[in-house]
Amino acid sequence: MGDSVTSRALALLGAFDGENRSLCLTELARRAGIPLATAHRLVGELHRWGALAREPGGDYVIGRRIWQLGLLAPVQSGLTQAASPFLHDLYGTTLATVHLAVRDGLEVLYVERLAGHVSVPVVSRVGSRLPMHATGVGKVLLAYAPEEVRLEVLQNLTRITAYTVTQPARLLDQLRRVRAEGYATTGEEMSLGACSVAVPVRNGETVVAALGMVVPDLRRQLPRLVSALQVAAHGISRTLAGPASVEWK
Amino acid sequence: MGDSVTSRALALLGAFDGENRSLCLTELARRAGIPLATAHRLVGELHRWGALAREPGGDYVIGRRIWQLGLLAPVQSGLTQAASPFLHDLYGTTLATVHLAVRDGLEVLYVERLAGHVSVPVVSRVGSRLPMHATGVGKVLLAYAPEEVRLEVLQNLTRITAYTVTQPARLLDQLRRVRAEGYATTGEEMSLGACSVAVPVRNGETVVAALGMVVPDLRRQLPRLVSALQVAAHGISRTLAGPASVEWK
DNA sequence: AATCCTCTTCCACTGAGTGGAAGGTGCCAG
DNA sequence: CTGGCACCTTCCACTCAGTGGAAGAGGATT
Repeated sequence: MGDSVTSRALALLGAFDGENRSLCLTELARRAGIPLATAHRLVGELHRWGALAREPGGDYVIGRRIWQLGLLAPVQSGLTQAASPFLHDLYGTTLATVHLAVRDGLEVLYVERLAGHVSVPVVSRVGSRLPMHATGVGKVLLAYAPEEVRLEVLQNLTRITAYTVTQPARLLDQLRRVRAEGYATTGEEMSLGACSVAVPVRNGETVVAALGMVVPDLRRQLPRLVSALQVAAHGISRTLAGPASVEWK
Repeated sequence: MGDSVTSRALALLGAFDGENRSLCLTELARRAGIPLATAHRLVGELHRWGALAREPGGDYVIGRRIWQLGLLAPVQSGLTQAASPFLHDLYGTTLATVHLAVRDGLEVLYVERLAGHVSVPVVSRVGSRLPMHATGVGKVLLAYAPEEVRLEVLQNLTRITAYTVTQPARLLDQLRRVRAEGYATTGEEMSLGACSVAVPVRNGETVVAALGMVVPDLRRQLPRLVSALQVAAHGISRTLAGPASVEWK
């Protein structure tokens, strides 16, 4: 089961990550734990189909076909499309780095991100995952997550900066406040010099995503940012619930 | 060779497309041409790995893992990231639908797209393909494509609207002009009521993409649009060639 | 020219993958 | 309530697709 043909082929694809976007055959085989000769054949098939492409140097990279498939994923097609114009508006009015994220298991998965030419040190990248307890969007998603998820996350509050909240009781208290006030904040809990605000995005009753923003400092403008975020979040919710999601012919 | 385990698994993934973003097992098996029992097992593996996800109804959709992989593809990671801020600027100054596209075989592949809330009838979608001879970005990419590609495309100029250029000689003449003047235009050749302008995006010497724009009419503002496009295209080129592409920590 | 690296091809062996058939579930119509 | 239909799941004996060690080709470095 850990080494059926299929799972091996998938393991080869899984060998790629943010730090390793292009790999040679040997490396690919090593990372996937597959004999070279076997990897050679499988990689060949993946390449022929378009799941992998070759770079000038001969190294393999993820192919366009996978990229195209990815665009069909629900995260992409539903949520992102609905959110896109609102994110732009939001960016236009605030010029801060703007984020859309969903919960994936016990982590935050960044689905969309809009940043200017220069910006605050931001760790996230579209498609990357971060711990929930140290990010604005994470706190929002955690606040509305099922009880069991919350408990499990509280078990393991790893420290990231000096300001990361690592006491379960304190985080729990913050989450209560998030539900009461409708937004979450962080102050240098993920990376120094970066604060964030975030609000939930709903589809009907359920919270399906979080919309957040990273700024160098938020004392001054907090109310303004929160209301901008909430306007955008409502807009997205309305689009999601809206008339069968606008279909592009 | 058309039915190794691997190619069957890939065929299952390939069963999804823009019109069929969620499919039930039976349908999936039928489309991939695989016996139900076999499809059941393969789909199970794909699902366990995260390549497929299940919707509330039980139907399958492309999973987040594939989406994440797609983000690692070179189209996405290099080009799109470099282009993103310039596309926003461009959209901000012109408020027209803006496109970034590359050539994939004999077609145009739309890589990025920025549209306002309301817009001209535009056919493209990110990840979709269109014929090269009837789109602005297509003409640009065709003008700089290898000779053999150009010849093959010229063989088959399918008519789409009444204005589509279908005479090889005439298109060839337009392509010459594209190379001379540095931009391409279309007038309702793909869909009525939509005109477009496009310019090449270079990485060093070679044209790697095209940047385009769709507007209802371009007589008036052509020079302004072309120069806005060229500014953006130069910006992208500079970023691409730039200091080892800005790495996000 | 010797060493080391990665890639490619080959082929005899064998167990992983196959798929028809049977059974389960849930829905709708008569 | 009952039969029919459409979809999903499980089973298991057969066999052919997949395996991977080994050997050879290409290319870079010393």
